Amino acid sequence: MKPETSGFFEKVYDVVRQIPYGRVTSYGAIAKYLGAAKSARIVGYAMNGSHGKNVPAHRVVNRKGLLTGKHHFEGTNLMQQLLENEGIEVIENQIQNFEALYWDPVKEL
DNA sequence: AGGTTGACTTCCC
DNA sequence: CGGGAAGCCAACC
Repeated sequence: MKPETSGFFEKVYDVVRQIPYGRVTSYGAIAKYLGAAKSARIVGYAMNGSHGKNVPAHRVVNRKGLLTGKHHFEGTNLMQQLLENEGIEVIENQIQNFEALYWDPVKEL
């Protein structure tokens, strides 16, 4: 295996893959875990390349638990369906009980 | 080599 | 308390 693109993207993918089942996290948390807390947007940008990868991008939401990136998925509610499939309740693109489902890589890892 | 974008975050009014 | 604007860093063109 060889480094594909810049390491940042791969790192983001790696962290997202480590998200436990039925849990969610935020872009800022991942960015912070990578040492770039201010690069939250970069994490979202990295998810742009998550297509075709083994990255559960649907488990990554913004700081408010809102499915901001759901618009980037194929369907309109595909992201929500995936989350509900894991037992996460999502209403109006808003994850219910988000605080309880929140998974912080810096804290958990 | 430089400028723009972006699935965010946070401060300010 | 609510909305708006700026900031941030890395990748892409």
